[in-house]
Amino acid sequence: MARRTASRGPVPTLTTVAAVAGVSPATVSRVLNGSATVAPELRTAVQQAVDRLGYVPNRAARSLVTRRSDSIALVVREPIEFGVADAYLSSTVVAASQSLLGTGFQLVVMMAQNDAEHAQLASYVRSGHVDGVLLVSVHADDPLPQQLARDGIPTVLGGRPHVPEPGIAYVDVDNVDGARTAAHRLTGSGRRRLATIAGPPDMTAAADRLTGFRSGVTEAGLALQAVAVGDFRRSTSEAATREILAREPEVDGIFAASDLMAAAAIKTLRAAGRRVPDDIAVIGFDDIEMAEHIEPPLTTVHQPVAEAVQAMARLLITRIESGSPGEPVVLPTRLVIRGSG
Amino acid sequence: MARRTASRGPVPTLTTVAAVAGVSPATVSRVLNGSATVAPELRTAVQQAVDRLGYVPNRAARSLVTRRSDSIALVVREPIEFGVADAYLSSTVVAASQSLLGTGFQLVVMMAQNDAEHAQLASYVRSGHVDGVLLVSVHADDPLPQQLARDGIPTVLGGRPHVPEPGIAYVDVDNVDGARTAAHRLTGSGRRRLATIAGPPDMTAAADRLTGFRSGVTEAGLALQAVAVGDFRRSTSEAATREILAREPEVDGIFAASDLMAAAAIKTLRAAGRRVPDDIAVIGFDDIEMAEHIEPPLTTVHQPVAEAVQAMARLLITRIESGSPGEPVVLPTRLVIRGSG
DNA sequence: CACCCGAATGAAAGCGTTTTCTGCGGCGTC
DNA sequence: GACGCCGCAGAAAACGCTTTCATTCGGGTG
Repeated sequence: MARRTASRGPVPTLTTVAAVAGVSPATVSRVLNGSATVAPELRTAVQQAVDRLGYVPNRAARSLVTRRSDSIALVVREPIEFGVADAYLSSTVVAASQSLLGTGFQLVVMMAQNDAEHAQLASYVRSGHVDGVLLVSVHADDPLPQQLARDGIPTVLGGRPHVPEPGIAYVDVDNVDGARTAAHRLTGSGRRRLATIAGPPDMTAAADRLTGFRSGVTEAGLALQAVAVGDFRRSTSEAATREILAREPEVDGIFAASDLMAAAAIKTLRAAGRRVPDDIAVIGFDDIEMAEHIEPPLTTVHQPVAEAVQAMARLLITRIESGSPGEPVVLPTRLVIRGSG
Repeated sequence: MARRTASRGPVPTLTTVAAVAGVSPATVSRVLNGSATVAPELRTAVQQAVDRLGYVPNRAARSLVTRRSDSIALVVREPIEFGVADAYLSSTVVAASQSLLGTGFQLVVMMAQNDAEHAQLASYVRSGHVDGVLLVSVHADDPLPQQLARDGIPTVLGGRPHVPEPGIAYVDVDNVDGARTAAHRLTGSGRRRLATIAGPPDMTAAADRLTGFRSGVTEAGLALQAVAVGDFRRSTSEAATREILAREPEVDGIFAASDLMAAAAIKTLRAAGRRVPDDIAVIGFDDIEMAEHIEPPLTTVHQPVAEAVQAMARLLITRIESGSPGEPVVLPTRLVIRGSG
């Protein structure tokens, strides 16, 4: 019921609180930080003073001495076209913010577009301004993970890195298994001439999906007829689809490594006079919100983005607070069967 | 070419730099902050020392004395179901992060789900931990804007507030005009029995869209047949649509105050045996990415989210740096005609 | 030629915390 | 009944930076 919102006057400081409570600043600090060695009556006196003054500790001053910022960075190493919200990255941001609620950590979101910005971002993050880093969408040639590891900045990667860095934990989804399941779905429903639109080969998720799909196809005693390469986004998928049609006109099943690419593929196939799924089945990967709403609704491999980000946050916080590196986490994927395949 | 990434040893401090450059810490500080009163040769000496050591100023120490955090908060006062990325809020986050690139400000993202979290968030933001606040998705009963104004925290609202607070600038899109245009589109294509699925009445965007639609209908000499109320999200829209069908079975045109609601309405209409747009035209609002991909593609009022957030950021930074309150900004909307109406 | 003023630099204070260190008082132990 | 601990609270230093203040030059002016 201490509804006295210190409306006016200078912002109260720890010393103010100490004076009001009749104790030393040190004691106030101890109470605030939960030290056990303070007498109950002093403790409540301090609490009351804090409430009455509406005191909030100065973060900068605290950071200066503790050498912790109580904030973690969500770093997105991926150019995002301005104005176009990439569904995957967007839900990552939302999930990250949710995961940090109540942990006492701030979420600082950083995205870089060009090299200069990347450099700036790297320097910022490496210089200890954040207690840890959640790093998503890492390409093969990205030096940041290694740099962070060398600098001793706790880091958790979203997605398996190309070369596993001992100090860096990661959270991944089971891309191989998901793609394999997609292959089984296609072969199981009688499709025989299969192709795939792969993602950028410098991302492990793309490579894993290709691997998984290929092995699923092989397990069914078939051969993968065509592989076209896209970049996970919509734009490149149209050309990739046409390339597949040209190389393998008889194709009756396509696995696209992302929903965005799958959606574009369906559009392209229809424009080319093919019916989906009657003539050609299409399966995507990600299960973004849109998947449910396109025509036909997209059969796709569901990726637990929110859970993955949550796991990343947990891993990172453990790492920050205990120092233990932590084990990689791989979350299961699952096939969501809708209309397209 | 100063590729010497101070790999080991203690983190250099301003004093270290001063020693290396052979000047006083004060001079280093002056150089770093661009003070004019320092001799060119000392300036370059300092620059070289900074480069060589890979020195990065300690933000906390600087904040402590300047009383600025160089960070701004993006506050989202809206419960978001975990795991479901609301497209509008997501692109807001992305756009905000982009807008702040290169401005020297950090983006701190804060979302609160329940009352306790809201209180925590308010206390955090009000206690001067950020230099300014971008506040989106504000309901009528939200006390935060007034509190921030009283506390003197620079704030820019996304969306027109219910009661215009003199100290608080806002950026809005022209909801009234957009909805009116939607009405004209419907009446112009011969629809005569019109209904709308409105948004939550405690948000001005929803109220404005209802006002605009109603006046557009009236201008065409017609009367609005039915108003059902949703909450901008998908879930409530199905019931709202059924309510409209029950109240006005002859309805031939529906304006939904959000794309999410429009999409659900289309699904519900089809399930009820109505053809869209043949029997009933449906127009949405927002133009989220999904709009393009549902069946039929959604005719909708485009809302320039990224531009709006950009304008908010600009306004806020001006406010922070110059102190001038700034004028509200209202961005135009435009009708995007696709298949649904 | 002396004086004064201004420009440029260094010295030092201070921002609000945490944390070590010191001191004090009460308890248990012999 | 005296001594030594131990637990608790306060004093004070330190964190890394900015900024006022003081100092020292050099140069222009009376």
